[in-house]
Amino acid sequence: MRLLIIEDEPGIAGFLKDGLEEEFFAVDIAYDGKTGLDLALINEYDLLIIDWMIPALSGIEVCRQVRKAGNPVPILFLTAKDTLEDVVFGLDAGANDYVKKPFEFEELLARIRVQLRNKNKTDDSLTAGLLNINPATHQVFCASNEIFFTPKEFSLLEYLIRNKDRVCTRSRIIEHVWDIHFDSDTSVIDVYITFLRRKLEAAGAGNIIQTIRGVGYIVREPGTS
Amino acid sequence: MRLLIIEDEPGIAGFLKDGLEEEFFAVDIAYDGKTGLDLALINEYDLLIIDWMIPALSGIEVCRQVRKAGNPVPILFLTAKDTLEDVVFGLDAGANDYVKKPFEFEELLARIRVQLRNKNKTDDSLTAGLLNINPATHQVFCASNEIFFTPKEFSLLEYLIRNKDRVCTRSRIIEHVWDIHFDSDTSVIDVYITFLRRKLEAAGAGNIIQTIRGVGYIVREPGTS
DNA sequence: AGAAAGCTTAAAGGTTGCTTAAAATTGCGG
DNA sequence: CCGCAATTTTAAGCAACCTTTAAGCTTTCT
Repeated sequence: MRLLIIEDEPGIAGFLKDGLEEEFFAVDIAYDGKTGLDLALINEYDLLIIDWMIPALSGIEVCRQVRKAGNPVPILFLTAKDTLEDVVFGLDAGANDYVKKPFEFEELLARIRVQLRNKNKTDDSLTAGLLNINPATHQVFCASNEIFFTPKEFSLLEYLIRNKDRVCTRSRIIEHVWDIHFDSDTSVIDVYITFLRRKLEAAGAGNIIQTIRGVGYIVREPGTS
Repeated sequence: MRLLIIEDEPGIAGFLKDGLEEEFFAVDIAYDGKTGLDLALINEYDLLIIDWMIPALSGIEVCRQVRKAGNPVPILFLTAKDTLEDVVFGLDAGANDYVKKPFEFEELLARIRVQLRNKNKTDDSLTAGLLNINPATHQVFCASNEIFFTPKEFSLLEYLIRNKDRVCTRSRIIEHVWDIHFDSDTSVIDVYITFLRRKLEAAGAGNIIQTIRGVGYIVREPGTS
């Protein structure tokens, strides 16, 4: 999961980055609106966190531009202004939620989770067949037996299962799991797919990762034809 | 747009109903959790507005039950409690947003609009008869059965169906699908048309690709003369 | 009937993905 | 700060599959 924070105060930005990285998000920071907008348009983020008052281009304007470009990424506003007009204005400009400063980190986290949940339609905990995946604790169980995965392995498996029953293209995988945003001829994905399959097979989960040649991979929920 | 309000205080419920009907929503009211849950499961609402403290079944419990039934309808909580735990708890239970009482009607309305905005997004998949083609995921379904195509096969099928009800000449096909910009006497197209027809026939889609001798091919939408 | 166009099949060769091993990097404890 | 162990990445050989070619067969039109 990849987030972009657009916030000019280094203190707040750093605090957020540290906290969110502890929660296993990949976090980028932009210190002004223009840089932020460029990053948001070039890269594929899962969520944008934007401060209302930032230099170069206001938060609301960044929001509008992102929407104008047809990008449906969830946007969460941070704002010290708490008058009603501002809230309405922000939400109507295309924001999905807002948090008033000063905020508590836990609430921000909860609201981030809501936005990301909407993105990946799976509301419940992540499961696929016998597998049960807990993103909060980085644990994976196969019918009560725990399987141990390294961070990258886990990240790849999580991405595949969040997109269960949908094809994950190689370029999307490399973007979301490896944060690589240019074409490259690496074969890391192949290697990690092999790792995952080996561990899953050994744990009795079967081969749930299917290859779509020339495109990518898909994890299917058994029983879904 | 159809909304359900689950709220036990008739004053608030009535005020909301009137206000929302003025905004052209169709509004139902349930005065306790149990009735509300039944209504939510029986009918198809575009949004639920649920008070936290209601008789018979708590708001949070209604929320959980709705999600457990696999219903992804947006849920917006109304609550007087504004402690941090409650916010986190409510959002994690499957709610999409949260408004603290006393709230201003304008803000509620803005938040409702945000939730409903997602409803209007159109799926950009292509269809022809029973076929449904999703270019984003490279998947093809024939009435819920997935058909697998190789990259070139997919590309050709996509081109034909994007140009549904129009004749696709051989030279245009070779230009768009194969990137060949000079005349050539290859017979790849014939071969791939055979591949497509075989897979489509096997999946029960019938022979939807018609040959126009001397010109090219056409896919017709059934029912169009 | 003959010719032109399209269909089908099989086999060559090209590309992609899988696997393995080793090198590079990271993270942790001393 | 350094060394060791675990993780991640690179690279190469191999296998599987996809694409293309080409040849023979069928259909359609004159």
